[in-house]
Amino acid sequence: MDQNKEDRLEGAGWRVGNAEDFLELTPEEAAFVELKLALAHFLRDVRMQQGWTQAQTAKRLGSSQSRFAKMEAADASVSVDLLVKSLLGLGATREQVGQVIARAA
Amino acid sequence: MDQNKEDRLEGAGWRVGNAEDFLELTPEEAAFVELKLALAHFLRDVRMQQGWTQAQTAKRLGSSQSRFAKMEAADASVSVDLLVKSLLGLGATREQVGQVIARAA
DNA sequence: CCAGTATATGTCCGATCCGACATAGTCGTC
DNA sequence: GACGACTATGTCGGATCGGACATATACTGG
Repeated sequence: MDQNKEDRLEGAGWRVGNAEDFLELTPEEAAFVELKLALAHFLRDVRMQQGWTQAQTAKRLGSSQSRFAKMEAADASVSVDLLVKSLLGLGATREQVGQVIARAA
Repeated sequence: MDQNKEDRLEGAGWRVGNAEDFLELTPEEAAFVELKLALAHFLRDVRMQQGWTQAQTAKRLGSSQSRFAKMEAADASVSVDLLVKSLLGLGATREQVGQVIARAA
């Protein structure tokens, strides 16, 4: 979000922040959820890149459509383990996973 | 391990391989355990860098010496979640974690 | 040797995770 | 606006994880 938009929103009575502020997370907790979100987003990218549905992809991984949806949503009930295993299972490399975590991509 | 040593060992009746061969892991499984080992190793590095004991470090993280030992050993009972959370809790950055995973460090 | 300190290993049980199912919402096409 | 294909959300039972404790092993200085 650019600065102008922030200003306009705040001027209109909104407070602009992030998950950290709103949920009062510690910096580590915030970093952790951001990291999870990055993996989840990448998982969606990988799937879409192949033109697959959630159901297809889940099956390929030995999971279910509902769980896969939660993975892509970075639901609280999905672990980083599951995200990483799923990405590797879909053919992503360790390097790619690392880059996504490091924010580089 | 360098090639010479491998040859000598194999000549002496040893088979040289890795966890993947021995435990018959799929490539993804192997990549996953290597990734875990890299994080565990980095965790030890971070701790030693500060000159802390396992007990001290564990306490700082709200955990126990025994569990921390298992973390450093990449024990089967520790998740990537725990490793990542612990690293972030000790002050490592998302970037560093990503680099370790990507093998860069 | 022994005491003290550090690290490793085994086990328990409460907490969390995950696959599965059901169901609800979304979007395009006819 | 009904249908079909896709995605999101709620819940449950079995599986795995994690902090704690006990105990074992490793190393060091006296």
